[in-house]
Amino acid sequence: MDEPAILHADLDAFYAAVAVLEDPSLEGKPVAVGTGVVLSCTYEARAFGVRGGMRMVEAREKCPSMIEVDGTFGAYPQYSRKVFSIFESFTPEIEPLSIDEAFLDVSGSLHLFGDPMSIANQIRAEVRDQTGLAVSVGGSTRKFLSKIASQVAKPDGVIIVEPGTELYFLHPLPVSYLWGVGPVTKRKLNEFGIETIADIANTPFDSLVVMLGSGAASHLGALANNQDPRPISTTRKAKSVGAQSAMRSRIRTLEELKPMLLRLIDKVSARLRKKNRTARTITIRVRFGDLSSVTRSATMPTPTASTQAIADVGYRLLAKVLDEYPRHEISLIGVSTTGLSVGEPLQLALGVDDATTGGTPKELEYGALDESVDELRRRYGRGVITHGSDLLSGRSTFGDGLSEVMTPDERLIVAEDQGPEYVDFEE
DNA sequence: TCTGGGGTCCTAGGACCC
DNA sequence: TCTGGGGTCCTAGGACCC
Repeated sequence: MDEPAILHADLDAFYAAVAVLEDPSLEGKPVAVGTGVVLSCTYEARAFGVRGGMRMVEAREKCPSMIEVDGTFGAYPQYSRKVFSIFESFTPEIEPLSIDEAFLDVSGSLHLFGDPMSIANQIRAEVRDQTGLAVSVGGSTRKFLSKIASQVAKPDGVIIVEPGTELYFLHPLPVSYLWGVGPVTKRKLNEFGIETIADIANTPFDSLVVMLGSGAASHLGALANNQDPRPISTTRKAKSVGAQSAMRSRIRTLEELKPMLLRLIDKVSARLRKKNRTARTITIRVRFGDLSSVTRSATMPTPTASTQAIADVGYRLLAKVLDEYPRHEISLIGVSTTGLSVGEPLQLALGVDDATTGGTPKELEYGALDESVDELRRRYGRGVITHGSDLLSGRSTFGDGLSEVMTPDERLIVAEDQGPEYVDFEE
């Protein structure tokens, strides 16, 4: 049986590189992209000791001349799509891992484009020519090994591990290069004197089980011996959709948290509908002032993408946490939906509320959300907005997806039995 | 050493069913 | 009534990744 030829392509300092391309005056300067935390930074910033994941405050101390760029907006997705379309010109067998990296199975492309080293170099040249970005490539017959090779090849390099030489390449490396070895596992291994991947390969399996448990032991034991049978998966679908938000001011009450939770749920359910998915399990995460956190989850009998349905469950779960942990400061709340299945997207009805009374909607508009909102604006001008309604269930909603299309000077009115309630989407 | 937001995967206990 | 085995689903937490 032929061994596969697998490449791992990983863009170098992706966000920072795009920021520089979009603003050439940043060229050659220390740049960090991110808000609060460094998402990505240029190699000039790295020279000062700045690293991804570092707090902005700390990065600023290390490199006072550093230029900070917001990572929320920008041309990042366009660059990513362009790069992936170059990948696709070499093979259809692509497994995206994130916005800036992917596995490519080029086994079927060898007769067209040459050996893996040649393909890697062609990809690197085309990405460079067409986007200006540097991409590092690792290659081998195993996914995990190709990923390690691309890490070692960085920046702007390529390493192909030839069949038969895998263990010579792999074994001298520190254990932290293995997928699944983070700070905790690294510390555990180091405590037993295990520093390199060779040390793992030379440790009896039973001993690994004692150190790490059976799951992690068999995983890492296999990788250390170059065993990784996982094929490229081109059809992976998201298994969860979530959103979270950290807070600076320490909040404690359900009333204060309600608008935030609503906005998060609105965002999540809108994304579910966009992907044409529904979710069965809702998980609420609350992080406290001391950074400890808890989760509470509930599974519904039938899956949904309705803001209202998810909000009903979300409120209950959040109230439960606040009940269990009274008077705790809260520094973050998050919503995650799992148990996803393919579902019909909800249709929306939007209407204009009377600006002052918040009475029942005067008119209803059906159809795509953006067009409806635009139509309402044309007719009634900006200002107080709309009211959402879920046509499938016939229930009033909290404004499915509205936060995405509303401007800051518009307010959402949520009509409840007792009367209108004003929800402010501004911070 | 805890500062963001989006994810995946694993473990372990309890409820429940046969 | 309790004891046994096997399986699935749900919940909560944790490690890890980008």
